[in-house]
Amino acid sequence: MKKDAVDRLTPMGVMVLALLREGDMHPYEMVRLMRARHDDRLLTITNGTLYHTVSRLHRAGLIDELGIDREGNRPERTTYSLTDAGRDAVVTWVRRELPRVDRPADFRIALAEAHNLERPEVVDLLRARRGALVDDHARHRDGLVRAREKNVPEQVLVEIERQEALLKAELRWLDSLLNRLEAQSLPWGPTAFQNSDRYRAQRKAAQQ
Amino acid sequence: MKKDAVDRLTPMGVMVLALLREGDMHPYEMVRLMRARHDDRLLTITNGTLYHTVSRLHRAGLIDELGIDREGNRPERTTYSLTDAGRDAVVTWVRRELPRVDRPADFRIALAEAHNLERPEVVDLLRARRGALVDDHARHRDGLVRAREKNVPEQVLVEIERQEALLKAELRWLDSLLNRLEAQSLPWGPTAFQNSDRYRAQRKAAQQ
DNA sequence: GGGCGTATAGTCCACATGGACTAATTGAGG
DNA sequence: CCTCAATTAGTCCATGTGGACTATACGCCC
Repeated sequence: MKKDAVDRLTPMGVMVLALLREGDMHPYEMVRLMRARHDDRLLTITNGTLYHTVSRLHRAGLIDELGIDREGNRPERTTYSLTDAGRDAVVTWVRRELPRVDRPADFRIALAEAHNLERPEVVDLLRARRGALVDDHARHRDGLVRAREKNVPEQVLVEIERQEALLKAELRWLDSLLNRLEAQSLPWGPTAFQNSDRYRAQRKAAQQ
Repeated sequence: MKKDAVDRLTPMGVMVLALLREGDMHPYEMVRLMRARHDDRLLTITNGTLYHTVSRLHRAGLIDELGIDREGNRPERTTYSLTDAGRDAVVTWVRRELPRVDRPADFRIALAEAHNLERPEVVDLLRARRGALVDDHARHRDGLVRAREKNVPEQVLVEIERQEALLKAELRWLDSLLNRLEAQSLPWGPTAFQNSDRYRAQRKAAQQ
């Protein structure tokens, strides 16, 4: 059972695919867009990783090379576009990562790209996450209880107590998000996103 | 200005150094101890990374090779011990990472190893962190405000709202921890930790 | 007592990361 | 009008990561 392309997707890979859903792009434009959108809150943006990632996605057949063009004596720009497999890969990855409670870093990416899925599916996935969070919380609680019974020094448990506090906060946030999603008070979905004039304007500004 | 050993420390490197503060050990015993203590909550424990990390620490002069011994026809075991530089490196690293609000993963390690520092210093470092968290929170808030002014679609802001919720929760947790530390209601410090019979017992069980 | 799974202790390698580097071009200041 | 900094677009390489693999020994079940 060979690991398929989606399993090998790194956070940067997902971001690249997600960007290409907005239109064909060359790598440098991706960097500018990500910087403009402060995506460096979610992952570290470095040339090395980006260009390497793009070439991996290409080898995996998730993106196509549209053509190399150059202006004057500037370095060449290779423009890429999504393949069908690439378009699927993003949503498959988000479907897998959105309910997971390990890998907090990946979840942030998945959440940021969750607008690529339709509302009902996101609601389902987040409900699954809610369940996982509750389980995790239960495990934490009796992990703490048993640790105290065994006289594990309290200083070691401090990190676990923090984790529990954050977990509770996430549960509260998640419930409020689910409410807004189900009440339709929050616009959602790929089309709503693509139609946002803000994003169209930002992309135009990022091209020259 | 060459990057020194502390800058190159990875989370796994810090864990290894911290373990060696409890006594000399061979790598495999480290794995067992970390597994027994559920340190895989903090980082992924794999043989490849561990052994590579140990040899890096050795090259950097942070640990010494005590000797290779073997029993019967079993694989050899190389036992390591901390050098003075290595002992310093842990606390230097914790001092640097404890106040930082970027790199959440590193912070969890730093917090888990903060008992290697004395109480007053930890209080200072966590106060600094508190300040950084407050700043971060302020930046988040007006980042959100300006994004809404610019009509950035609400679905994109969901991740930022989550981050803000977690940040508030961390602030509350941190305040309660600081209280307990200052009220001396929480035992603290390297000696308190080393004297814990729970930990001595666990180490003994991990040896054979 | 023969086989089979797991524990012991570690090596090896493919791939991912991120910092350093290149090289031309535009813009802004004195 | 000349220079210096920043921008544009991308390459290269040292280091780090984690999964796969090796090989012996012990336990235990039938």
